[in-house]
Amino acid sequence: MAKKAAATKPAAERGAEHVYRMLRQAILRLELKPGSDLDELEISARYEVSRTPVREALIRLTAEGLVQAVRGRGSRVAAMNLFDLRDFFESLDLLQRSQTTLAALRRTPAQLREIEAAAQGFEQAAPRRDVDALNEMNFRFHLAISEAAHSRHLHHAYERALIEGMRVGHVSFIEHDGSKARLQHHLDLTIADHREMVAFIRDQDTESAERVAARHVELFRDRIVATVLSPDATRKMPVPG
Amino acid sequence: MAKKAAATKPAAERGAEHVYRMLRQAILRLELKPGSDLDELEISARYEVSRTPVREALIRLTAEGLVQAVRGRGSRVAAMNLFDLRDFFESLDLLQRSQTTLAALRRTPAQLREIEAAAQGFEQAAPRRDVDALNEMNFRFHLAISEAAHSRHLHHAYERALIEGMRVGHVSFIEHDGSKARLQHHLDLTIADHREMVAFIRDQDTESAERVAARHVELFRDRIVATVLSPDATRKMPVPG
DNA sequence: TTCCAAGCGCTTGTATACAGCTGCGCATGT
DNA sequence: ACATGCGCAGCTGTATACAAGCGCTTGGAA
Repeated sequence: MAKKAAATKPAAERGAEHVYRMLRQAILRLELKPGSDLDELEISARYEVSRTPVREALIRLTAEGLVQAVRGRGSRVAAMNLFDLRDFFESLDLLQRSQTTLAALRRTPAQLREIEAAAQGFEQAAPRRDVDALNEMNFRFHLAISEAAHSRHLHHAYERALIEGMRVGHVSFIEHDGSKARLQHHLDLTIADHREMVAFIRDQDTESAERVAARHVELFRDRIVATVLSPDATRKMPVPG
Repeated sequence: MAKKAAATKPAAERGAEHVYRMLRQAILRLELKPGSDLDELEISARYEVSRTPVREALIRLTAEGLVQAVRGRGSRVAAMNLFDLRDFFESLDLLQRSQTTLAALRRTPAQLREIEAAAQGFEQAAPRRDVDALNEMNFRFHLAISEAAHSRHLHHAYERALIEGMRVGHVSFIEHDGSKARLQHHLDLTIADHREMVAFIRDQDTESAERVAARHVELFRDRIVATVLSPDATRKMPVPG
């Protein structure tokens, strides 16, 4: 007998795990803004569970760095300040180069297929220009590469960097929203990089894989710099006087 | 008025935080053996708290990789298998070289003093041959260096690697227990490395700092290899027949 | 003898009640 | 007018009660 109807959800979709996933997604999509307060009661009401699973989710998110807890005064979404950007890109560069290189060295045929599938997923999401889907697929692509590197410690660190990268990436995607042409250009460059990575990982060309991995981080960095430091709209406004 | 006597402990020494620290310490010292079960009730009885703070501690430790949770069947101390050793040293090498180099580049005078103090602490613990203290001081030394690198993401990854290193290191220290001469030799080499690191970080000699950092990992690796693969005691036993 | 299954007990997962802390505001006194 | 302290409200931190899942054991049948 297959679970009594849809009365009770599949267990993984219920309780602490569910709250954790929903909160995490909301944080990564910037629906919950960096620095905003997280009220346990409010969250437990929203997801129709008690405070216990909510607390478990918050503790996990805190340990992962997405949430900051203040003793006796609850939790808030981890802030995103500009000072962290430098070391974010620094870490991403080191880890992405390492993991992509190791993936080229050690990937199994099955892992190569996973990587190719993730790359496909990204390319299929591109025409829709769905920001959330693109971020998610990009994340999966690089995570698939990282898994092929067979380095659990670096994998974990890289995963954290990629997660933070989703928040950073969101900012630029949102900004790009107005200029479809420039967004499309970036997507084209990104897809080209991804294809090269897949090819070099397939051919086990470690040096070329590392080179593209590094260039790919630069592409990301350039996009952020262009977005954050782009001439703002007020520049064209005439001022009185 | 200063807190009503010692009736109530200093808040940080009580509840979830306390349980977390005690469990963590016990795991790192291998007092709780890798793979052993962690019964929530038993732990709550031992530290005289309810299950709630125990669960919080376990969730945090799980997120940090020191504990593994099986859905519906509780938690156990994370296993230490030989397959993880390769990627452990791989990660440690990459991260230690990175962080030590960056520390040489960016350390402030105050951070240099912290590093020197930690190095001193290690040297003072050496004559006592106190395994736990040595592990702890070694951890603090490298963590102080990492903080001086001003790279929060890499710092977190390196901290995880160092924590795992404490467990790995314990194995070799315990094994060395019988042979004081060899332990002393290793301590001498370790202290020499530490002194060089401090000097190069002080002089902001990044290349030399990286070189010593790499050599220091090799020293550690050699010690583990020598311990784990050392000719075992049964080799000398006569067999019947 | 072996395999299956239902019941039982132990452990985890969740809800809820309660206690304690924190920060704010108001009142009171200087 | 400003400082200080008391009280209150709201939240977090902890304890406890309750529900549900899993494995083990025991009984029965092939």
